[in-house]
Amino acid sequence: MCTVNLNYSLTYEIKPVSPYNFNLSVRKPAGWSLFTPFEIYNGKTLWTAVHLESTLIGLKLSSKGTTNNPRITAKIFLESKPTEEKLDKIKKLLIHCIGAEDDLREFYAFARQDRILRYVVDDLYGMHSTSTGDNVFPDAILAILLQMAPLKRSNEMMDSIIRMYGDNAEFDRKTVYVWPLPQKLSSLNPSVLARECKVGYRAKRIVKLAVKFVEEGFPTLQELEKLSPEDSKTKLLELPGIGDYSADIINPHGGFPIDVWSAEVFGNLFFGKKPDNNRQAVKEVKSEGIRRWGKWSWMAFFYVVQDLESLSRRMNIKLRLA
DNA sequence: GCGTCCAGGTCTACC
DNA sequence: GGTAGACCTGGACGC
Repeated sequence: MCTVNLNYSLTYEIKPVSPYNFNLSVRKPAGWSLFTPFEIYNGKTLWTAVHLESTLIGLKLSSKGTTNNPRITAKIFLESKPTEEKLDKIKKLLIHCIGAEDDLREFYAFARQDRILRYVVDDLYGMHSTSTGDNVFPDAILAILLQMAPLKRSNEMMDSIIRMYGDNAEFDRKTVYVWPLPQKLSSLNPSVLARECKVGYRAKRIVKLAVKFVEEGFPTLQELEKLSPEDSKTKLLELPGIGDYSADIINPHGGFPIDVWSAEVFGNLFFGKKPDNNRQAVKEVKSEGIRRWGKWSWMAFFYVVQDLESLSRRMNIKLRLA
């Protein structure tokens, strides 16, 4: 654990593309955080921290507008004054990460014609998909920790790794733990990581992943976006511990990441009944989702999993909550 | 209490 | 190329 005091700050305003619901976008209804599970949110303001451009940044984001006329005040905190060029890059990355540039209108037009999606876009109007920074590494660790474990246990493993090996950003009288950089994990003995963070066999995969990032490097999320969706996924599949499901979670082009749990949820929605065997149903459910929703598969997946409780009521189907 | 099963997948050794 | 089986850990469940 390394504590970093971020004493230099500056404030500016972000005007997201409307509609943009701040609350739904920075703290998803299913509990997904923006950058780190340790960020602090009081309903109007989010204090969080992230590495952008290899620099630790503290953030205080406050909503000043409405869903149809959104405005966000962003106060960023750094160790020292950055160059104008670096500051410009950080500002652009932040806008990109919070999904402020994304226009939802085309997806909404598509969704309102769909018997399932028309409910979720109504419930979650203005919710934007966000990304966890410019580095793939935190997403890849998260994907590995989600494998073969109930969500509660995945969260425990994640908290443990961040607390033990992440940075500790101190700013605005707040403390936020941040995902570790690959350099911090690449030199670890996997058996030590497994014992200290109780991640079991995943420790070998995480250390191997970190070593690959340090020794060979890996494209940023923004660089992967410039590739075709297929090429981006192929690149992600080169990472140790990352298979089809995990690559779909990470891919900035969006995939349709169906696992054992979501196979049950989407199987229920598509076919009106719970699959006999969730694990065996993964392939069938995934291809049905892609067939129905095509290029909007990720947005459809994202909206549905954030809205299961309401969707269960509206469609009169018992959906297993996350 | 104690034993067994299995979970938001992936990798590898077989065939 | 396809496919069992192994893999950490801890909670749920049956006895």
